[in-house]
Amino acid sequence: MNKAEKSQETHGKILEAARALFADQGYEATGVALICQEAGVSKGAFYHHFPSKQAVLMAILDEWLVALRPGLDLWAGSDRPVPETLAFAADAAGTVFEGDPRTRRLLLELWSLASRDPAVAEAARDQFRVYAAGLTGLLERGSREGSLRKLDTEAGGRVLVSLAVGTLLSSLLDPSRADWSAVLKQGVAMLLSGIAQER
Amino acid sequence: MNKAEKSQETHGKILEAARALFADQGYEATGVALICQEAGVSKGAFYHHFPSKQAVLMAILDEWLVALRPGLDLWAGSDRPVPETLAFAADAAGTVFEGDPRTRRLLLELWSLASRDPAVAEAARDQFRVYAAGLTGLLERGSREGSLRKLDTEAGGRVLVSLAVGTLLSSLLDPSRADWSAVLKQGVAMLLSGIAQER
DNA sequence: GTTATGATACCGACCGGTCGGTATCATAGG
DNA sequence: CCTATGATACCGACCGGTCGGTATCATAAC
Repeated sequence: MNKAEKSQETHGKILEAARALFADQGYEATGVALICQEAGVSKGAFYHHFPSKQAVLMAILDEWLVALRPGLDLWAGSDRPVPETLAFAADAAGTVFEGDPRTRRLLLELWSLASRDPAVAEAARDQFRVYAAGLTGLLERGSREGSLRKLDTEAGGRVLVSLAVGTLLSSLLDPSRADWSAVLKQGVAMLLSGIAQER
Repeated sequence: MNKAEKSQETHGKILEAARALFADQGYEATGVALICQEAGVSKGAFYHHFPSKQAVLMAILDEWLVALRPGLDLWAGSDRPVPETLAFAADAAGTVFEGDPRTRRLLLELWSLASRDPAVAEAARDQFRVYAAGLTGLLERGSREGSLRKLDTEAGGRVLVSLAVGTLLSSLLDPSRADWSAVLKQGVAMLLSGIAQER
């Protein structure tokens, strides 16, 4: 094996181990020593490849951000009627709640870190904005095409993102209480049709 | 000063110092030693009054939960039309976004802790349920009185809470980007009237 | 009224352990 | 030979929590 290849493999092993451990125990609770042990790598190697523990976290975040785009394009680029697309997106997002809760917990811890650390905040913000922008675009299309009322699409995008992350948060704090993926779907449905009785 | 009074004052000073420091630096980042120093109290006194650092956090939470009820009764007990009450509640909740961001950050860290620690989770869950139950009750009244359509009021309460906490989360991660209190108001308004164009 | 007694409140040095990070050296690939 | 890579020993700071001891005060016996 080439020396460069070996190096890259070490790099990857660290990332992989960190991903698993962060998800399992959280970022703060996971020590660098444990990451090294799990990756089968020395501490020296760790600090050769990453300047700090936080740098590893940021690298993982970047991967997420990249991995996130295609799934987003799926419904942002859809040409079905917007209300239908929104319902579909809510459905797709709902599957997150059936996935690994460890990832969701890490996400939550990440947001908590972000509220104190500007560097992490920037990364987290990017994710939010990507989603909000995608949804705003969708709302604009609906507004143009007449399938949606005239509305503040900027705010609308943010409302949708907030609803989604709020539901995610709720699902973490009260996992057994309700079917949160259904709650999200309900929320979008209510948002579409309105809950007030017309007079 | 009485001995009992003195004791209670010490108790209070610890709580007060912890509140401020937790808000400032976060729970994990705040050491017991610092709390004691800021409270002008010895470490012995600290552990005389509280069995652990976490116990202090829980005490603070309990205070919040108690302080929260009256504000909730304000709109839960209102006899105005439900849509109007909801809009009012959104307005009232919006003031949170203009308040001290440190408290909101602590709230976020708390939720993060809750997702890993069952004891903290229980306390956080209680707060969520209080709100969700209050809103569900409100939706039921609206449904009964005819100001709202027939809807799943349980899910509706959760949707509203999720929207609120999601907006709060967004406001922490992207403070300068938007007027988040307006976003929340918009969200409730959209929920009431619906965003889909009727055919 | 005074003193003995026991409980409560409090003090602060100290503990074992963990942390992220660094300095130093070995070695193998180029 | 020499540099990229990685292994090991180690650092100082800090952590939550403990513990032996003391000061203070309410109560009750005398």
